[in-house]
Amino acid sequence: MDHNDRPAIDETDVAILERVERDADVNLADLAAELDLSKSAVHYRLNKLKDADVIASVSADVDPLALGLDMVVITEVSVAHESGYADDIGQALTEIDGVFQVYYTMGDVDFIVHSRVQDRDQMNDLIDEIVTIDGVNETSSTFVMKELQTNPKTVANMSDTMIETVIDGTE
Amino acid sequence: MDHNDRPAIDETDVAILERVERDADVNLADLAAELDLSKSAVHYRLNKLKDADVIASVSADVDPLALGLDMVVITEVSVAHESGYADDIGQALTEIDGVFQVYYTMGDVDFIVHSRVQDRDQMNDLIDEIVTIDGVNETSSTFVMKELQTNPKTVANMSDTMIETVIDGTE
DNA sequence: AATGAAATCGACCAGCA
DNA sequence: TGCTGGTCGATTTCATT
Repeated sequence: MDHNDRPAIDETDVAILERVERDADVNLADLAAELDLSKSAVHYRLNKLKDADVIASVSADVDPLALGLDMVVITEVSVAHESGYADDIGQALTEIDGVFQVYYTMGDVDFIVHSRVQDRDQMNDLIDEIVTIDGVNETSSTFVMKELQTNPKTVANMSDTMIETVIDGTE
Repeated sequence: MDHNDRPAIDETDVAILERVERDADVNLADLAAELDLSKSAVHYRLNKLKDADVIASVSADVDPLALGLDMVVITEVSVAHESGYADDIGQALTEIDGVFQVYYTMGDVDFIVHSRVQDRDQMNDLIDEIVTIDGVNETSSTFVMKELQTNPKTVANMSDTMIETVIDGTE
């Protein structure tokens, strides 16, 4: 084991991860053939990656647009600084329906909240809900005109350097 | 068919979507039992949802933290307004390694870029890459201290009202 | 949309490097 | 510890009603 507690990951693991995060429905045989490995070996590694929570879950990606969720709003939230309720406020933000991402940030703004709704009414309701939270001081919302990339695939967005760091750093 | 070209979705479809976006490894028998349906009916509906691209893909969710990607940066990008290269700039932003989300927004800022890196060096390199893009005027980066929710599950974040809108609006 | 049969796939095992 | 090949059982898949 190395200095940190991350599981050891090699090139083969990265190749498997890249493939299954792109399409988890791939059969073991095909995947094994692509990697010049046996089915069992791939199976073994997949289990290990799941046990180590490198693969957190396998999920169907539901297209928001197919459900009419074509409005994305970004809301900057500032809280009253004397109040030590930052944790509570963050929690309250994540629980609002429509909110899919909450960041706690350094800087003049405390939280950045991303949400997805179907129409202006829902947008107004959502922003109202945020303002109503106890301790919230000021909000500023921005409307997203176009999502150019909404691709939270982890491996696909990594550079070669990042991948090398993973392989070298956990061996 | 209704006024728009979205596929018709009913309560059962929503229940299926909610379940498979949470865990796509569930077997048909269990899912069918939960919904009081036959396996074939669930199978039929799943195929329909995939064909209609309501389910865009099934993917393994790779934990960024397991790969050392524990730094998230949000960068606001403003472009020179006389240049009509907004599309090109947006495209260039999505192609940068580490970038996982790009929004084109209304307001004083033109693009909002989210990226994930392993260390400060990579963060600096990434911001340099953004600044180097032809037409980019000004950038402002914010460091994320904590991700409270990074859960781009679509159905899980929807309110009852939103779900009703889907069901009523596409029947 | 349900049934039941056929094909396919993933899980597991013993043995080995 | 990680890999191989093969077998068994479960699951998906499909034709038919």
